[in-house]
Amino acid sequence: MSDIHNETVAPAVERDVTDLVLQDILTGMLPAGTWLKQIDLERRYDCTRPEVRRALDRLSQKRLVEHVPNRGYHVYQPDGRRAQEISDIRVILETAIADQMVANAKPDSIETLRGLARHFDDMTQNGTVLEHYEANLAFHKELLLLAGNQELVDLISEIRQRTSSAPVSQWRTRARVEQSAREHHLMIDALEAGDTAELRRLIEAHIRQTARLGQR
Amino acid sequence: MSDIHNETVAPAVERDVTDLVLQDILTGMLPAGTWLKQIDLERRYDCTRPEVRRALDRLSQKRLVEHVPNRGYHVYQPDGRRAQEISDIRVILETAIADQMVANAKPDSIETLRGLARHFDDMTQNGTVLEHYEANLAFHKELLLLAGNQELVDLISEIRQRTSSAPVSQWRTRARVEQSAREHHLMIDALEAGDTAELRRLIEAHIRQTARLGQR
DNA sequence: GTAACATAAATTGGCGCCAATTTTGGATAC
DNA sequence: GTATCCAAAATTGGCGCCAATTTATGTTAC
Repeated sequence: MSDIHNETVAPAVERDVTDLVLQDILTGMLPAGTWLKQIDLERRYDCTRPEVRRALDRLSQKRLVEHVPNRGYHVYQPDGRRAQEISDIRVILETAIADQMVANAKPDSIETLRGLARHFDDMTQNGTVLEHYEANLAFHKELLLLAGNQELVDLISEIRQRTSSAPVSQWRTRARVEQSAREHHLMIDALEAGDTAELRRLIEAHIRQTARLGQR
Repeated sequence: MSDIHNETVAPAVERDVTDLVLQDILTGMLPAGTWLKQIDLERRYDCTRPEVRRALDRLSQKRLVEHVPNRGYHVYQPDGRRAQEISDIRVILETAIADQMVANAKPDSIETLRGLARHFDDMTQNGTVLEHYEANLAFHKELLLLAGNQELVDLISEIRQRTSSAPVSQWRTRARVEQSAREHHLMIDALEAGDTAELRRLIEAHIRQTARLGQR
């Protein structure tokens, strides 16, 4: 059992180990297939074994890591079928609420979204992988919140994490990143114009484009 | 901290403590608001404290129980907003795949479903609360599997658990149970007839009827 | 009777420890 | 060189223990 670099990552006070490990998985610091040794994670995140165990158990419940009894945990390999199925689910959900998003899009909401889209643009130019990724999440979350179903927002946020819809695989080329950025603005345009059909089309295209590239 | 009866429930070999606690929550043995004392659960399920803790942590991650630091865990109170939102999500998902269910409904699938619907009828007459509940789940799972998206089946199964869509609240009257049974058969009829619109209507009505009664 | 306080009892939270299991490295044989 | 075996080292898994915190109970004052 080998594999990971033992860099100590300073624990942020408000984020527990689960979040830290998850972040490192999603940013590619802990690539697919990596064995996550408990004693290494203790050092990496400067925490205790019970904390590591809890984090790993939680991540295994989310099927981001796999537990192999007596051997440990490793990061799941990307699964094309899963990614595809989850994209399908996201398409279903996010297009189904397009009409509610349009109905609830007030000028201040539009303004907030524009700000977040610009922030994404900015992070594309100047940000770290993580900042970029989180800017994307922030934009999409704000968009989804328009529909007024908190459980749905949480659910989508949750299932996004289940696949390699992550920075290391999501945006392979500059062109793709820039297209995503344009699509964000186009979604806002459709919202503003009250064009539900166009919004649906954009959302679906956005998700499927990302999903296709998420396959390895 | 008080509240639960200390009956020892024989642990089934293949089900871990998480499942056992979940089962007791869903069947009403551990009602909403109940404080789940670790030492009581140890005795109840004849297991060790670490196992209890893991189970409780998992259930808290699923938001079925709430963790209050230094005080313990208690079963969440039903939340009408959550139940409603989750039903909305289920309607979106399950009606979206109606066409795929219809497309994939082969005669042997129909036959299997009829068997499961009859089994539900039988459990209505003769079964325990849990058997009845599981017969319902079995029927719906088989139906959903027709769509060919395993992640979606798993997801729906998972989100159903998040609310009081459980035996103690789902079926309050005999009439309601019997209507559910009829609806199961009608869904199969719609499948067999290839009537996607009717299937959608039935699914939506079925979910919403259940959700309405799930509120307290 | 209620409110405040102190103490004992009960419970949670987390750590250390060690048995069980796996991995690694070295020695030996071919 | 490869294959096999064995012992040492490393790691996982789970238990026991106890400090920290909360709850319950009893006493005192009003």
